[in-house]
Amino acid sequence: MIARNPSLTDQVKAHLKERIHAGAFDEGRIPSETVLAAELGVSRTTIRDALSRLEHEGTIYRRQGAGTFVNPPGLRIRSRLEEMWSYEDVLRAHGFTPSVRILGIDTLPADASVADDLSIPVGASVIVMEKLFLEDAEPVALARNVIPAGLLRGEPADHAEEPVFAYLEAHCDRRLAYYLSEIVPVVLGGVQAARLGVVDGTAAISFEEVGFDQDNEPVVRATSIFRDDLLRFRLIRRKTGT
Amino acid sequence: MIARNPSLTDQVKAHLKERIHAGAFDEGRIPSETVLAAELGVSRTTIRDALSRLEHEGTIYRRQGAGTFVNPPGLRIRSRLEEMWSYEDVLRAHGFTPSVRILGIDTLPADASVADDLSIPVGASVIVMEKLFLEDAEPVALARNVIPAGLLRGEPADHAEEPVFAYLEAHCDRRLAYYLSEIVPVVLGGVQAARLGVVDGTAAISFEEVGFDQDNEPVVRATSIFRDDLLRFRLIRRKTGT
DNA sequence: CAGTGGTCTAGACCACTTT
DNA sequence: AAGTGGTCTAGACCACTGA
Repeated sequence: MIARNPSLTDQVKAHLKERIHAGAFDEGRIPSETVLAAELGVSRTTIRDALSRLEHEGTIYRRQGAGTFVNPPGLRIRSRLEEMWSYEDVLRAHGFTPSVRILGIDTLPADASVADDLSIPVGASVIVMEKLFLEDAEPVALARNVIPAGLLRGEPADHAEEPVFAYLEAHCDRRLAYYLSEIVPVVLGGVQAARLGVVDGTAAISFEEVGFDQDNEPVVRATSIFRDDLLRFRLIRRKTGT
Repeated sequence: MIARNPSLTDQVKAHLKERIHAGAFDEGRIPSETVLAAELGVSRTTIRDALSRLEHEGTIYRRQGAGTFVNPPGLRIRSRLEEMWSYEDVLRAHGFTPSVRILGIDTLPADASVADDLSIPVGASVIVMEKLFLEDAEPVALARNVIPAGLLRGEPADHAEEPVFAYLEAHCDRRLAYYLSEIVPVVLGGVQAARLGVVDGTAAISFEEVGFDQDNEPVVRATSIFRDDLLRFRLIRRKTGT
């Protein structure tokens, strides 16, 4: 419990999470912050940081004056919407062993909407990549990523089977920092329904999002559609001040 | 800048948010943490807490060694999914001045699914309340709340026009702490389509959720459906460790 | 009442960016 | 080299819970 990176807080968090999932705490009661600090040889502040994150994730809950406890309903969440990263990981978290099929890679001129989202001129070249994620032979998700061609070094097809964040790192040394996402309901039909293997008229969730890099510049515009019968998103909603 | 409650951190956060929205920072650059701490007469820790929350909300971003900056794309978010509370507030944040119509209040026996979610016996009485939220005469959202009858003190119809969290406080002195939510795509038809004023076959987002109180006990099961053409949800997705 | 979590401080050292 | 945010510490005081 001395090494840096991962940070002490992250180590404490991982350690506690492990003990929680192993059912190591009687009656779901977690030792007090003072006790944990002494036990792990770190300051109370570090313990509190770790506990705060676990609380935010829904793993535990705290009651002033009473104590800190395991939160069983929160443990049922497989993947939290605000934290999902690569779709491969999301699928793995749901117990799948996903595979990826590249449906197409094209270089096209950006239309007004894409140009605006990516802060590039209308008509500038963009790489459009369509992927299908499958579990066994069953399609689970359909994704379309649009990346400014100017960012790429190397052939668009290289690393195409990797997750978008890895693709961006390999091609342009940009690290994806966050997505700004809209949740859109759609009725599947035609090509999309066929690709996802559902009947026309099936409802699905679509994410319309823009990904930003470490310097807060837009680097990818993504649209992803999911089979609701195979993958359902969960999140925790809380009240916050201001 | 001395009073407790709201906490110093909350006051600092609100203060900075105001200055940010007023465009008070040149080039989007926010003063360093040290400067802010001196300026506002609080410790750097307090400043950092406030900045961390603003960063999490997408209002600002920070780059180690470089500084803290306003995040223009984040400012466009009207209401964040993880933070929405009463639907009235969500609608107001989108510029509406909502009204509520009670469609019905019934007392029914709980089926297996509801009983499980609310930790009550199958067949126990529950209050079922259906509400329609409108902007002018236009329906925007349809909500169905199910509350264990055993929790209520007083007539179910009392306070029915108030938001659920206020209803629960008034009737049972329970404060809603958080919702565990599932996002479900639906195709509207029949009664629901008619109530929401859309044609059969329109896609919509539905939230299936369970609300928990301050003691982490389930107190309400809710289903809410929204008109996508009038209300669209946004959120920030980030990578997190572990 | 003792013990818990909630808030806040002052200060140290580090990693990183910018000049 | 100077300045920035990132991490961590030790300690203080408060509000609240439960025996």
